[in-house]
Amino acid sequence: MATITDVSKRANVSRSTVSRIIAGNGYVSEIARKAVEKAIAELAYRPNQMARGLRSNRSDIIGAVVGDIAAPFYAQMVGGMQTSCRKVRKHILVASGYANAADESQAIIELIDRSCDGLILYLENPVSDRVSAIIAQAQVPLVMIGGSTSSAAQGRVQIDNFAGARDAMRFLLAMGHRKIAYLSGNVEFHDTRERMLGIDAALAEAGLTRADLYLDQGEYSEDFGALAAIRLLTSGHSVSAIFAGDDDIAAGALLALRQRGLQVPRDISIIGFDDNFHARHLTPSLTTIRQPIGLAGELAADLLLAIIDGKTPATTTLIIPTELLQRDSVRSL
Amino acid sequence: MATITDVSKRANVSRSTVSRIIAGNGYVSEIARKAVEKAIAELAYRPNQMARGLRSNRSDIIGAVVGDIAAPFYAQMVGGMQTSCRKVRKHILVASGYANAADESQAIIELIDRSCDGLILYLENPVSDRVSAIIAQAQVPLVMIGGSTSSAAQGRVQIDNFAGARDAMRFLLAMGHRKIAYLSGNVEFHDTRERMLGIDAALAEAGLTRADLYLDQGEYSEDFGALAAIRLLTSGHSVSAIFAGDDDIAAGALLALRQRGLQVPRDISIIGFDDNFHARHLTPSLTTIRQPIGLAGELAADLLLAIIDGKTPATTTLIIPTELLQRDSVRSL
DNA sequence: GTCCTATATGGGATCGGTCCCACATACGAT
DNA sequence: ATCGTATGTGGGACCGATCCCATATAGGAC
Repeated sequence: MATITDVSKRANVSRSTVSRIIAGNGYVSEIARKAVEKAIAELAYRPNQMARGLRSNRSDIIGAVVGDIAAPFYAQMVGGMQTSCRKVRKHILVASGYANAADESQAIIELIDRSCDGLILYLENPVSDRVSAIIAQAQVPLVMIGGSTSSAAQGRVQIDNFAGARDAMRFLLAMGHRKIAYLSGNVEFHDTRERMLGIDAALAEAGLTRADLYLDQGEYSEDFGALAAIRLLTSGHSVSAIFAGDDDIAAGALLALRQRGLQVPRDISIIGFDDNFHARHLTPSLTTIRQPIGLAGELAADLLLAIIDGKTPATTTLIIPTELLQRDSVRSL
Repeated sequence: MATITDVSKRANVSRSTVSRIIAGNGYVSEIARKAVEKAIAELAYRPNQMARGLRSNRSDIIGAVVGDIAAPFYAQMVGGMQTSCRKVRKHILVASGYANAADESQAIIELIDRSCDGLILYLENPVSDRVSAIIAQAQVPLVMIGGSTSSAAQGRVQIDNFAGARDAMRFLLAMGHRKIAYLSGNVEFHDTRERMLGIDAALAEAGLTRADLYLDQGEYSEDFGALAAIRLLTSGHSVSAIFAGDDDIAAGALLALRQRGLQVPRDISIIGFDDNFHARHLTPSLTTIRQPIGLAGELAADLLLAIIDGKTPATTTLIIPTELLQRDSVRSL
């Protein structure tokens, strides 16, 4: 590969001049510019980004830690980040945290080691003191998506889980449902806790309390949805609607109910949360709360880029609204 | 951030000694090792990867170009790559090619600029001569997934589209179907062409030809599936089974047929291709050909890593078998 | 005692850029 | 004539590692 020295020799100027022309700053004569541009084209010269990064301490790489890049949810988020980053020619180094503290810490540290200009984190666990210290020492700008927070974060992007869950519950109540089951995902997740508060709020508005709710807690998976649905049926409780912690739980519940001969929404209504890829393909198509995941990724990246450029005061928090998607799985009583 | 010089001073040794200890090669006394390890711990020293990369010409970063990281298909593939890479502590820099030649070329070049140790490409367009030259000049190891090839590729991983399509067709034929529609995705894609050949092979085995097939060509999307299904119904042709180019097309066709009052598989059978995230959630659940996407990504990464280490002869090609998943959308005549 | 080898360590060039500073020239204002 | 400012260019230190080479010491073989 040709180096900047090769270019400078071919154009009969100094390395400084070539550097100035590439960077587009400082004074440069037209003659020199033309000569250098010609040399660059002839040699097919491309600057070595490692050398540049070493000296200027900028890599034009943004590090992202998400749960698991293979999962559509996170993929959409990373896709959003990429949409923002490509405009400014930055790239994304992705690492997965696999929802456990060790991998998450590891991922953060390795991304910092690679001189990322900034980090976007979606974690399931709190950032340990050790990792916080490393982040602080490296002075790397940090934006966190979702619930888990860190004092090191200079920006936050959050989906409005509270309002989303409240709206879902309000909707069921407005449709006349009073006996409602909530099949909750992992209670240790911050998002889950916020949703619970939203449910409380909607219940309170209707003069109800959490005691009026059939509550089952497990994890965000189809298997739990199916299990919980069966548990609900055998419990003897009669509910007219199910609020599933997410669309996976909803899908699992839907299938289990159908297998037991129940029809949705005739016998029981279901509302989900996420609007993931299959929500629309279920039968009946799933009424759910849409989380704009891609948008969250995009805004997180925009925010991070602004912070890196010093354009945005740190500790900005963005709350992204959710949207109720009425489809066919909830009926009016 | 502490540098290697800081460590060497604190441990009263030279930078060379510290470097040797970190790299784990050369002679080092126990005393020196202990002192250095102590200093590293106390300073929370982490080597600067840019400096290391500049000097040693290794970044421990693998570049990946896929269609669109936001799409589950590609996300799974990247997830597979990550599974392989994390074992050897390499990271993945992802770029999306958005199925157009300009973005694909751009992505490849930018990844090379970032000194990736190797590249894994899933492209929809042939690699241009200009880009091929850049790849050759940079001498970066290259593995290509899928159909589009490049003389620069030192390894290939391919899904067996031929056998997959042949098996799907064989299955329909074995179930007694003779009047079959094939709703093809983008004909310009290499995968699409291979599938067509597989279909031809299966037809030939049954003493049929392509003329016995109802053929419609469009793109890999639900919209096309719906459109093609309607077109099929209004065409006057009567078919007993549809082979959809992928599960998206199948989903679109399924919904359109149902809206027209047809029942699947009673009135018409459907088989898809991919086994994407919603195939299982359709009603009826979709019989389809599973492509092990994640595995493809994993094997591509393994192959690339082996090539980088010089352990594998170049121009290795891996063909990954597909699998017929019998679910509920195809019935026997 | 001499030579060889294994062990241990440090010095310094090097990777390919960036960027500060010194210096040169031209030109208008005083 | 002197000064200041805008314009243009080159030299060389520097970023933080790696790694080759020189050097030193110890111990064993002869």
